[in-house]
Amino acid sequence: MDTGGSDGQKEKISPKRPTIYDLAELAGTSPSAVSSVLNGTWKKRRISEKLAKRISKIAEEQGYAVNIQASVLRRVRSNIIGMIMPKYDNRYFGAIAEQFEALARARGLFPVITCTQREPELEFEAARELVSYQVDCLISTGATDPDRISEFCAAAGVRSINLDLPGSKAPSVVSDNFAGARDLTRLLLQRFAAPAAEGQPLLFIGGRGSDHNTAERIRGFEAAHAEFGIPLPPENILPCGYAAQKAEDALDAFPSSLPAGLFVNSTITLEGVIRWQARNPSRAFEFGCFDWDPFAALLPGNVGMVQQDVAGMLAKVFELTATEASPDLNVEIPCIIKRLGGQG
Amino acid sequence: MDTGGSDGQKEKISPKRPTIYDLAELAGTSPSAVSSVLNGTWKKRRISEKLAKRISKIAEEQGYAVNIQASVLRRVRSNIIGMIMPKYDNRYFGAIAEQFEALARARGLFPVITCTQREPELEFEAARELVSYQVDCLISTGATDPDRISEFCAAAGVRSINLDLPGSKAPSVVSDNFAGARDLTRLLLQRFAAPAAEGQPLLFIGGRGSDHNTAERIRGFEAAHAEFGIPLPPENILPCGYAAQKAEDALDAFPSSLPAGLFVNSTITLEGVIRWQARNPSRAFEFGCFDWDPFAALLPGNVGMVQQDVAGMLAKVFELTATEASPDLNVEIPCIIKRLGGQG
DNA sequence: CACGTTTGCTCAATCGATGGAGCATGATTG
DNA sequence: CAATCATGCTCCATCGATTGAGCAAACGTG
Repeated sequence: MDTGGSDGQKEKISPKRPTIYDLAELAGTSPSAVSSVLNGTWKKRRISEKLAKRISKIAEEQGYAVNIQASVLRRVRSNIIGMIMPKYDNRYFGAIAEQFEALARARGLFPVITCTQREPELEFEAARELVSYQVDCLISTGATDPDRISEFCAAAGVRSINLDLPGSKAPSVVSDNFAGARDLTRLLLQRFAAPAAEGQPLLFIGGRGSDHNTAERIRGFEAAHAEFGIPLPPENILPCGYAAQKAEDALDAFPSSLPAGLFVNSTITLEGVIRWQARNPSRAFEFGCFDWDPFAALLPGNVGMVQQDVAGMLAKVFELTATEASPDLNVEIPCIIKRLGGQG
Repeated sequence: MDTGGSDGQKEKISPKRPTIYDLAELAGTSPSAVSSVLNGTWKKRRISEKLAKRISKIAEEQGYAVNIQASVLRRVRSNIIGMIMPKYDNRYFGAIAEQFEALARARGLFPVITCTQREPELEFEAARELVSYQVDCLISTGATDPDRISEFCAAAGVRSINLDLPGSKAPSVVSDNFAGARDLTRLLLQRFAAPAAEGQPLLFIGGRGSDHNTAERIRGFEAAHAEFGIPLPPENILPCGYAAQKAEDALDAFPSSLPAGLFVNSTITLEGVIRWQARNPSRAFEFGCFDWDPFAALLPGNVGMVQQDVAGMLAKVFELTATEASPDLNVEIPCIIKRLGGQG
């Protein structure tokens, strides 16, 4: 009864996705045989190569795709690895997302990333959701409250690892923020070692004083000033938040005249700084930035950028997923410092 | 017997996640009651408010999180929405990812994004994987072969939508590349309408000649030249690929002297152009770029950028997920043109 | 007080894949 | 030729949540 409009020749006309039961019927065999052929355990289960080939062919023809929900439900491990990430709007997080996916796939894991907008409640909800998805392991990137997530994961029997921001209830992998900030501050201070600006302190801008990374970077910033014997007044440290607008407002509100050198704590903060500079072209300054961006690297006045070693951090993270590491473990990965042209 | 190290008081000591069966036992009720309370159907199923509260309390105490695999397996719709995305390394794709997640969540859907590195095979594999995850709908962003994916989805009974690059087998939402490119070209040509450069054609660089968006942009580029009555030699169109290195190489190989104005087809191409410029400081030019980046907007010589209306495109995409749109539908969303300072 | 109706819950089949246990064959050995 | 073993499969319980069907008790009505 070819009443026209039949599509394809070998395809079943069924609108639903074929299951192993459908394939078993088509192949005149049992669902278990089909299952074992399609998941690669057929040799162990002593299925003949002949049958395996026949089943594979039919599966191909039917456009079969395993139902992962059913598969995961039955299996002990899900092979799903989850990551929560605050934002996608800069190169650092973009690189983490991309490389995380690639590394997970290379290990036969299915990566699921979810973006939490730096909102603590969304973060926790996302963690709960990923646990609902039966992730074998959850990576919390830049979480505001990593310990809450780690505790929840521990209770659910899910391994967790902190990335970028450390916590005390799960192993952590972070950049060596202290050394990176110290080196960048040194670079800036060297620029001003000679002429008029000699001995003047820099201005630190951006980030949250309460967050570990910002605190560490401030520590490095202070250490370099101490090395150079330059006194650092407390008002020169402005952890005004990450958003670009916050930085603009903070610079507007800065009481005295601006220092000749700025330590900018993130690329997003740098956006605000540069916008402020555009509004105040008379106030010349040079800057360095903790974080890397290819276009920001080309901005005039940029003396240097600190690039975090994403590949190194993720390699360590995946190493930790495979071992039973202590929650106290805190791995610090050195940053890469990019010396730039500055004024020239 | 407080032998130290016991954790919590009400928490079960069980290392496994509690199921509705565990909760039912603790509450002295049936799994069905627990299920209906936790998924919100308890009123319809005439469970008393008293029992509902008791169950909710116990679930809370036990840190219960539903097993989505089991839930989806049983349900007709999964409420999972998938997206494949070529890269995360620029603001455009970052914005798409972020807003896609936010919009999906706002609709009670679970978003899963996967990054395919512009590799056709990875793209198809990712699509198959997402179908395995029972996505209700799959969005292909910037796919090199969207029709292959659409066909696979159709066979699996999964709705699909193309974003950014159009296809013929599923409804598509793309930027109005022609108009955007024409407007940007006009902007550039106006810059050169007066002095020495008058009547000189621009150079188009970046993208793939085979891809729809690049073709449309070239069409807009040509249309603006025609409007201005400026002849455009074919060698002034260089769709050398997207990668930064390709652009550098193409500029190195450019036979005659470089035009005074460049139409750069993406921010990633612009990276190569700017690196080339740094190597060849004597060759001055101005440029416009199809795509937006906050730091690139601040580069000297940047005359204007075309920002794609991500919010507008995604709003349309979600509108389409809710309706049964024709595969021939091709929605074009106007771009936002950002006029910049240029040389000044 | 017999009979319908509402309330509040439980039973059990089901979704699709998995894998331990087991059952026919046919081949090998003493 | 019986006993043993390897080969090539199939059977079926299981994972956890969902939901139509159904049951008992309480309540209402003439």
